[in-house]
Amino acid sequence: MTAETLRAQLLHWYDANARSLPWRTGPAEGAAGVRSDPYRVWLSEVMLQQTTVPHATPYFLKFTARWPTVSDLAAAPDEDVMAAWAGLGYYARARNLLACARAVARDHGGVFPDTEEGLRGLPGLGPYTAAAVGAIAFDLPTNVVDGNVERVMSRLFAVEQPLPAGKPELKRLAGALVRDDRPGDWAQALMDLGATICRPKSPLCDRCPVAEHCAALATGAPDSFPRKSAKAERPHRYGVAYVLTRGDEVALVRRPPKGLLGGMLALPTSEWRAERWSETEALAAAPADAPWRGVGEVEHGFTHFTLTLQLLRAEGDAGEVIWSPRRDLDALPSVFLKAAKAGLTNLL
DNA sequence: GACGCGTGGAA
DNA sequence: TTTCCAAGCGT
Repeated sequence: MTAETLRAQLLHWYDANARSLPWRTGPAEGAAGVRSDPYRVWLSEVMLQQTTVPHATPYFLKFTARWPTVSDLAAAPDEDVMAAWAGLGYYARARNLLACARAVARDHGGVFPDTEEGLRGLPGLGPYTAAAVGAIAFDLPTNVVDGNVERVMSRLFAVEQPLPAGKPELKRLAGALVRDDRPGDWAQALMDLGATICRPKSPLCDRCPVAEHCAALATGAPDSFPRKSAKAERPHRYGVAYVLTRGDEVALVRRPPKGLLGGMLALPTSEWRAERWSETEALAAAPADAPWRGVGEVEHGFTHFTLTLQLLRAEGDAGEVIWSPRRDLDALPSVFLKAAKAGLTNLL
């Protein structure tokens, strides 16, 4: 009984409170049989992996304006797509995005598969994204479980088992609420609830449409769910970044295709290690024989370590580099854009 | 199952 | 300032 009541209450809430987002078809259109473009749903879902709506939105608008269809994207050069993704982070997503677009164009006639299994077989589509595209674009009754849904389930049922070990149980609980009725809206309603009401911190329980079902609220400390295992602290690493200029141009390199910042343009750097670099060591690792001088340093936080880049600056020449005008530095990942700006500006 | 993989905004 | 984190995926 409570499951059907909960579903009706949440869907009713969604009909009145759904967020308006560039990639979303509203409930009214959905009711009229209008479904969202699978390409736009997929693109938005990939961009939103571990990424906030405000950060992803301008990228989504830029990509869809430049590449309106999956076939357009499939035909784009690698470097154009990587440059357009610069600043959004998790660059393996961009590599898989292109691989997926080309797979759809080559193996599926430019049309996204309309089954969860078919979607799951595409590069970059894991359990969440395949389920989300299936539900939102094709109205398939998939079990869409992201961080929002896990949080909502952990609170509704006051799940004591901490994450990440508790994920299977949370997924099971979510799956028990899926029906053939409005699966796309159901998935988005659950995620909107998590994003706007059932937030990680300071949940707005007094505005929650399903508060009467919430076991966590009944405990008096809903924000203590989901329980989480302690995580390891982030180590610190040091590297030297070399800002070599030739007039208005800056020397860049293309990073190896896999690993950290894989496939992206970058400043030449030394190895990154646990100890700070001495001036002698920094000069020995330089990409060119030039009149290097120290111009300070920048710090940047990655997911699993903090990096200090010691900056050396020189005017000169070098082989094996890509000369790029200063105005094109927005093709760099944030860490190198930050370092390049500091290196070009500092007059230490 | 654990780990590697970005970023910028909020508290 | 520091911490936490936001619609995960691949290995």
